[in-house]
Amino acid sequence: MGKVVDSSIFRVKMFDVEKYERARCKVCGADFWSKIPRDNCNDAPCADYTFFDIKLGTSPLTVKEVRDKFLRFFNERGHTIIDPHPVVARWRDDLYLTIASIVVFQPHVTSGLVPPPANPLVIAQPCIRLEDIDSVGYTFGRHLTNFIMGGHHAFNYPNERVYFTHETVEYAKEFFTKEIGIPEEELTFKESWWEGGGNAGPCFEVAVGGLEIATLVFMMYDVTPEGYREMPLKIVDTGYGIERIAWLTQKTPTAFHAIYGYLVPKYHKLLNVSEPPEDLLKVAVKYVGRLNPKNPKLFELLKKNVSIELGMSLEEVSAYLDRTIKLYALLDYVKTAMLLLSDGVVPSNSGEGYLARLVIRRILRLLNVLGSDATLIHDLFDNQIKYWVDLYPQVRGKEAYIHDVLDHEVRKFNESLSKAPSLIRRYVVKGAKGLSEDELIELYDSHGIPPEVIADLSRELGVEVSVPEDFYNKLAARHSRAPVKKVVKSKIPEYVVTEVAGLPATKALFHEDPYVKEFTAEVVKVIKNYVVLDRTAFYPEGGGQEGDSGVLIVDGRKFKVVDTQKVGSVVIHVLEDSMPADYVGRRVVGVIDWDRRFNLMRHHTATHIILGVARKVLGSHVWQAGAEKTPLRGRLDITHYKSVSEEELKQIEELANKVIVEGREVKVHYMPKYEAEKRYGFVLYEGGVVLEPVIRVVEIEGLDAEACFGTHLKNTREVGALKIVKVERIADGVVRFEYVAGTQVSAYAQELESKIKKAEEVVGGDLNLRIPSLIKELETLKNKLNTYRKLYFNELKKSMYSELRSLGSVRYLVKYLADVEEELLKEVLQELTAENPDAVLIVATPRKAGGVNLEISEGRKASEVIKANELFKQVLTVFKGRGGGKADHATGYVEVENHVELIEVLESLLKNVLKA
RNA sequence: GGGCCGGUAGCUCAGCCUGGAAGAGCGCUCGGCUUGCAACCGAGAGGUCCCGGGUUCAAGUCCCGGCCGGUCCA
Repeated sequence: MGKVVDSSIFRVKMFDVEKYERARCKVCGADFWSKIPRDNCNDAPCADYTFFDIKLGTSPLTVKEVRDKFLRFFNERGHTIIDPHPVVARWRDDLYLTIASIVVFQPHVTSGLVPPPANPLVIAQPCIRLEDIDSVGYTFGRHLTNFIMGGHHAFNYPNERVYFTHETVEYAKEFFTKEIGIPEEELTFKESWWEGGGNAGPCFEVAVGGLEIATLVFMMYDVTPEGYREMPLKIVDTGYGIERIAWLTQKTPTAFHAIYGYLVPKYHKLLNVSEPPEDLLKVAVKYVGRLNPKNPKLFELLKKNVSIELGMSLEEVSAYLDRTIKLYALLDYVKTAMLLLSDGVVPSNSGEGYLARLVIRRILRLLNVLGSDATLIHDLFDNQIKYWVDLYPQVRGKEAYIHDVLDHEVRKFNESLSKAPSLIRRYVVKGAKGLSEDELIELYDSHGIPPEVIADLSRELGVEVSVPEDFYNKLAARHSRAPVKKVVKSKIPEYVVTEVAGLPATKALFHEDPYVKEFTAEVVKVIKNYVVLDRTAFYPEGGGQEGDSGVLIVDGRKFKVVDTQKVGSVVIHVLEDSMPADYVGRRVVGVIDWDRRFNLMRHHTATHIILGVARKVLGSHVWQAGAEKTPLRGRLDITHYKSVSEEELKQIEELANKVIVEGREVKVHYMPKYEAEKRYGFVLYEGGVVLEPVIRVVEIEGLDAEACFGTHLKNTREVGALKIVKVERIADGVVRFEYVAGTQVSAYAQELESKIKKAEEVVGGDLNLRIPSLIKELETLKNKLNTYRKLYFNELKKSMYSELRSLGSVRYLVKYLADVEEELLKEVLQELTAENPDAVLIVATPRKAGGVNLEISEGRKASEVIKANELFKQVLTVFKGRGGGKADHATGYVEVENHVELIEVLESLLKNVLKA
C-alpha cells in the first residue's frame, strides 16, 4: 500500500472562516496556507530569516516561560499535563532515544493496546535527535541535538472522538497569536508528510518569518514492511519547538543566546574564543535561513555577504564565525551529553552507550580544534548543570557520576589520540606521496582519529593532506545498509502457532501459586507432540527463564514434557513423543520437574537481588543489559563504565547474601501501567518492555521492582545462599556476573574441591606447599639441563669445526647426525657460519616420514660462491624431495635411506660447483 | 547487532603484502667514562610471535575457527 494523502484533509474549517489562501512555494513547490499572498512557503531554506523584524505582542520569553505558557494554554483547554519522560526511551526496544513527545506513547497507546494516561493531554518532553549533529552551530540554532518538544495529543478511537484537524489548527493559531503575540498574517501552514517511530501521517508545518515553530501531525498510518496501513486510531501528534519560540520572542542573534543566556559569554571566556560583534551576528543570521548544512559552499557565501555588508575583511569575518559556531555546537552537545548521562547512560562501544560516547567524543574533538585542553570539559559541564538543574531536575545528584564518566572518556580519547602519530607515520611511509581518501577514512573508521587531527599531524611529517568536503558521506557509504532486525525465531513450528492462535488463554497456575508441583487439567488441543491444556503449572519460557519440563499423565500413560513455550497467552507443552489426537477433552495430571524449576526460581530471584544490590553498590547508572537463568546458574549483564573492583565485588556478594539472610518478602502485584511507572520509574522494564495496561510487578522490598513474567520465591531466604563465580567485562561499559544459588552453591564448592583434590593427587600434597617446591625443582632442572646443553653445544661445535675441509675458497662439512635437537643444531650452525664466513655446512638428520631433513648453512663469503638454495636444487636433481631457501640458508627433505650415498653425492656436487 | 583495525621482548612498535635461522628504540642488569648526576661507550639478560586447526619440505608471515582489545556505524 502506498502513501495515501487525500489533500482534502488539509482543508480545515479555520482556513475558510479566516480567509486563508492556498498557494504553492516557488522554491520548494510545497503547497501552503497563508492569510496574505506569498511567493514562498515562509520556511527555511526557502525564505530568509525575517522574524527579527516582526513586531510581537509579547515581551521576550525564556525557554522555561514558553514551556509554562504552552502547558498552561492547553491545560486551560481541557488537556491533562503529563510529566516528561526520560530522554532515553527505556520503555521501547525499537528506539534508543526519545526523539519526539509521541514516542512516550508508542507503541502501547498508538497501537490501541493501552489507553493513554489522559485524553487529550499535553506534555513538554525533552528530546534528543542526533541525526543533525553535524549541522549544529552552522545554522545559528535552527538545528539542535536536544530540545523540548511541546506536544498536545488527542487519541481518537473508532467509537470515541476527541478532536482532529480542525481543532488542532485552531489551537495553533490561537496559541501563536494570543499567547505569543504573532500577527496572524505572519503565520503560514505548509502541507507536508511526517513519519517516525513506526507511524506516519499528513501534517502542517507552521512557520513565522522563515522559522518553523511547530508541526501538527495527523497520525493515521502504521509503517509496515509491506507499506502504509491505516490505523484504527487517529492521533493528533503536535510538536511545538519551545526553544525556537523563545528565540522568536527574544530576537537574539542566535537561538543559542536565547536558550543558554549567560552561558554564551561564559563559554567564550572559558574557551578563549572572541565574541563576534553583535552587528556581525545580526547581519549573518539573515542569511542563515538559506544555509544548507550539506553544502559548505553556502557558508562561504554567507561569510562573503557579511563581509561586504559590514565592510569587514573576509578573513576577520571567518576568524570570528569559524570558532564561534564551534562554541555554539559545544553548548548544545554538552547539554545533550548532560541529559544522557543524567538518565544513567553508560558510554560504551555498542548499544545506546555509543550514542553518549559519540556526543562526548564530538565535544573532545571540538575542544581539541579550539586549542583547549580536554580536561576543560569538566568546567563546561559544571556550568551547564548549574544553569539547567531547575528545568531538568533529573540532573540533580548526578554530578559525581557525570564527572567520573567524563574522566574515563577523556582518558580513553587521549589514549586513542596518543596512538595517532605512529599510526599516521605508518600510513604516510606506506603511501609515500600522502594519504589517500581511503586511508583517511580507514584511520577514522578503524582507529577513531578525526580527519582534522590527521591533517595536523601529517603536516608535521611534511605531508599535506586535504580532507574531502564530503568526508562523512563517504564514511557512511563504507558502512553498508543496516541489517534487517533479526526476527526472533519461535521454538514452535509455524503451523502449530497458527493452529493455536485462536485458543483461549491458558490459566496460569504457575502465577497463581508458583509452588504448585502437581495439578489436574483438561486437554484442549493436540498437534502431534504439542499439547495445550486449559490450565497449567508448567512455566513457559520467557523473561530469561527457561521453560519447565516434567510429565503429563493421561489414563496412567506418561508423556514426557521436554520444554514449555507460549504463543500469546496460550501455553504449549512440548512432548518427547506425540500424544494421540483423540485425547482432547481427557483429564490429565501434570507433574513438573520440581528440582529443576526450584533451581530456576532461586536463580531468577537471585538475579533480581544482584541487580538491586549492584545499583546500590555501583550507582543508579546500572541497568540490566541482558540476563539468563538456567537450573545450574544465573547470568546478569549490567551497564557499568569501569571494571568492578575486588572490593566492590565482595561488597555485592556480601550485601546479596545479607538480603537473603534477612528474609525479605518477594511481593507480586498487578498494577495499572501508569501507576507502576510513577511509583517505580522505568527501572521496571529492566527485563524487557511490557505492552499491557496492567503489568505484573515483582518487588523485593526496598531493593528492586521489575515488571516480570517469571516465577519467583516468596521470600529471599529461600535462595539459600549466593556465590558469584565469575565477573568479566564483555564489552566496554558492560559487566557480566555469573553466580550460583541454593544447592548449586554446594555443587559449585564440590566441583572446586574435586578439582583441587585431583590437582593435589597429581602434585602429591598440599597445593600451596607443593607448587612452590615444584617450581623450584623445575628451575634447578632447567639450570642443570642448560649446563649440559652448553657442554654438548660446545662439543658439537668443536667437532664440526675440526671436521671442516678446505676446498677452493671455502671450507666445507657434510655430516649425518642421528640424535640431535633441531634447535640446538640450528644454533651451532649459526654460530659456526657467523664465525667462519667461508664455511659451508651441510647436515642431514633423520626424518620421521622416511628419508632425511637436510639443512645447508653458509657463511657470508661462502654464500657468494655457492648459493645454498641453488645447491639444494641440484641435490633434488639426484634425489626426490622438496626444499628451498635463500643464499646462506636452505632447508628441506630428501628421499634417501643410504646416508653414505647422500654424503658422497653432496661432496661431489660441491666440488662440481666450485670447479665451475 | 554489524563493518573495519590490531594482538610479536617489561613498554612503544617494525617484520606479514611477496613463507626460508625472531628485530629496533626505550627500559632493565653488569662494566667503562665521571667528584656526582644526566649524557655517552661496551657487554648481557629478556619471546607460548593471543589460542586452536589447516596448507606447506618450511608459517610470526597464507587459509579457517575462536579469544581478547580498539574503533566506527546502527
